[in-house]
Amino acid sequence: MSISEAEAAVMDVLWREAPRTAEEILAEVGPAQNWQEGTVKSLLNRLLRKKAVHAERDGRRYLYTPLLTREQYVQQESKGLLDRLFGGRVAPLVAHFSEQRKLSKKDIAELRRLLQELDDEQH
Amino acid sequence: MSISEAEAAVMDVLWREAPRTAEEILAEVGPAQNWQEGTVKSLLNRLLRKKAVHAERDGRRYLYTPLLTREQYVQQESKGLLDRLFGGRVAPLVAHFSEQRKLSKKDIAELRRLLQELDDEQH
DNA sequence: CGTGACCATTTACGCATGTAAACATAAATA
DNA sequence: TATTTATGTTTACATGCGTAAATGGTCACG
Repeated sequence: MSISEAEAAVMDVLWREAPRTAEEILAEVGPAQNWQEGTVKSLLNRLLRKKAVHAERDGRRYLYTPLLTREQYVQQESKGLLDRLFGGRVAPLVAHFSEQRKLSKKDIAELRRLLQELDDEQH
Repeated sequence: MSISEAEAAVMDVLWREAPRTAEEILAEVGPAQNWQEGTVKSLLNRLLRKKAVHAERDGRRYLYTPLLTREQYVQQESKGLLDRLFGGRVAPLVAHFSEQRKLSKKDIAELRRLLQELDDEQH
């Protein structure tokens, strides 16, 4: 079971901080996405059904906590894209962005540092 | 207007070689995806409506040619993911795969070469 | 000329999604 | 206690997708 993009926007709020009430979630995601209450409630219910979040009663309301971690989600999504578009290999993906001139100075510096680290681990 | 995953599978055939007839496309994509004729025809029609392919009559049949290029598609898809999950920056994405130990020797070598190239362009 | 073969176009159908209204329920308050 | 308020649950509805069957048109052949 995978979660949709709208559902992921709700998860994002919970990944930043949890547990949260529906109201808090709405306050944080509503304006940006132009969603109203009902929309967020529906999304929360679908996430519950998919077991991506857990709800714990707290008086009249519920506190929602993520079960699916951001790491898991990012993993699924990016592996999916990588496999579909780049034969599962990372280098071609980076090459793609490079050709597209989408590598910032900062990206390049960080990549260099990353490779250095990998080198260091090596020995 | 974005094309779906099934539609992209059809495009893939056309990106490899074009123009092609529906029959040829079916022959190439059918077995792998377990699709029959009707399925491919429908997908082709949706691609036509989305102006992702062009069809040119050739006697009784049509020859299909891609209008949307693979580059454009890859661009959209990967930019989407990058923005949604990594704040639009490439380095965090690579770091993610690195943590996940999803960087092969070959990847690392290629990345190194790539950075080298960028260096060379620099001066 | 009628009929079948060959393609393409149209229609269908169940399921997910985005979006939300309607409904239910329980607590708070008049 | 009757009513309002707060919150969650159910239902809705249009659109897109995956998958394909039904229909339609046109050329070839009997």
